[in-house]
Amino acid sequence: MKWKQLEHKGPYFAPLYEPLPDEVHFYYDGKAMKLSLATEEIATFYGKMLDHEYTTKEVFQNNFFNDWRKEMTVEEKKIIKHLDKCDFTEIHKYFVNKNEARKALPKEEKQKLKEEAERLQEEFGYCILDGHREKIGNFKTEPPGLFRGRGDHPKMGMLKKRIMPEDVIINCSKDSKIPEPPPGHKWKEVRFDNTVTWLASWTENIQNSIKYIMLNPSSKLKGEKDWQKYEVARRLKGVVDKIRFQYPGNEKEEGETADTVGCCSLRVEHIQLYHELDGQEHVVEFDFLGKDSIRYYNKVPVEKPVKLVRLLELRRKSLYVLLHPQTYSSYSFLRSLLLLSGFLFFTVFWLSYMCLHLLAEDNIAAKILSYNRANRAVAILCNHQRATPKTFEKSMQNLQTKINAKKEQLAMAKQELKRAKADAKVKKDVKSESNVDKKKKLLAKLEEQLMRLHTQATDKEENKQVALGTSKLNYLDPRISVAWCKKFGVPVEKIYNKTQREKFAWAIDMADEEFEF
DNA sequence: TTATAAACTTAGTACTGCACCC
DNA sequence: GGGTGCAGTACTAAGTTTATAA
Repeated sequence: MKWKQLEHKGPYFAPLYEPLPDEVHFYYDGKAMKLSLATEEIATFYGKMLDHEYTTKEVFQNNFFNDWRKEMTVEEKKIIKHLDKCDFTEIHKYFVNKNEARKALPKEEKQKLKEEAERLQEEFGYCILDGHREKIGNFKTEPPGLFRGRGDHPKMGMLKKRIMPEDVIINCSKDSKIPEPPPGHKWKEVRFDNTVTWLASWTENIQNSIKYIMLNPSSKLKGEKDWQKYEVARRLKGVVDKIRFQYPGNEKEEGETADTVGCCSLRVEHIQLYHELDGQEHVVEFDFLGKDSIRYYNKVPVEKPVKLVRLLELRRKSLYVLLHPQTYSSYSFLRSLLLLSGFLFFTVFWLSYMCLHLLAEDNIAAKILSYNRANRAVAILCNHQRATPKTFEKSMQNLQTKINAKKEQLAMAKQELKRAKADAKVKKDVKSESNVDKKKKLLAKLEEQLMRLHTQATDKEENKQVALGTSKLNYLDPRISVAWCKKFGVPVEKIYNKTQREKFAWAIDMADEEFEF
């Protein structure tokens, strides 16, 4: 049982399609063509994305065109036969302008929009769960559009259909005020299932999977689950030395998703063995696409020569592991390990443990820097990558300019100090002595500032392609961070922003400086 | 016991809005 | 007061785990 009482307003539906003004045209084969409403709407999905890389990909184009044609009227279908004869540029321009116009709106208008959004959040964004008002994570249905699968996704560009109340299942408690569907509509179903945590759900048409409306991470329900997770990890720490392997993951349907792999769906082609590489002996090279089609590349030297061994029938799935020759026959050993959730063990435990050590080892002076370093080490270990920010080069240059300016200042300050010293030597009076002091202080200040800028630059460079958020939010036991803050007198606000503090309220409440993972 | 569906967590990217600068 | 850079937030895809059906 996940709750006793659950009351909410149901999802907020994406706004209906607004037809294009008459002066915005779609052209086929050079001729303006008025499209039916449904066809036009889908055309705008493509038009909006015209400057996106997606629209240059063949798979995207084909999927889009196929799905688009399915929604066309018979007449439209007769005419529109090739995507390359479609001209969406006016549509594209229209939306670019619209966007700019919105940005340029006067203050009062923007304020009005903001208030409207807040009103929506108030009305639909909260529910009552067991007497507490809790924030909902996603209270809006996903708007229609073109599917943006990541990596080499075979379904990219397919039409993601509009969700109607008739698609939505509502979950709430029987005796609560049951949400009203929008006027003229009804829900697909209303159910009263307190063994699950979701408030509403619908089936999306791309992968045929279910989407849910669920609570915000700040809620008690999610917080307790999170806590539980770390407690499991914590209990596993005593057996760390005995465990070395992941258990088999899930299989993926070929052609339905991008070809990505994990620890156990890894194929022979992803591993290269070298007797010697870059001056090191016995090197194993990994190269594959993981979750979100993020590339994992690593070269790992091992103590002894290894062989690729196929482990038969481990939960009926082939699993390739690297084993030292002595351990070829130890299937039963492996099997016993597979009872554990390898995921929990591997990630949460190991990362929390690692973070703890890194945090404890560093000196107090560079407290926050040290925290961020530990965070980064974990993120790198997990291969949490991000695209280099678009403004990276520029902001790096800006920083370099600042550094150069500071260097000049520093050089000048050195000169001045020299002069002041010479001056004091001649005059030997109080005034010139204090001048020397002043110049010394200035120099010290500038040196410190320069150092800070250098650190900043290093930090930035090292963070270029590293996404810190995921490990911070999902893998590092927040109680470790909280305890660390308390121990070293760092305000929690320095490491967790408002949202993060809300999510980790349980940990902030629970952990004192004595907490040990 | 195993296949499949449902439920729930983790993940990167796009957008938003605010602090800061000139 | 207008632009800009970036932290924070919204969004939703892509995983893993759990429940259920066969």
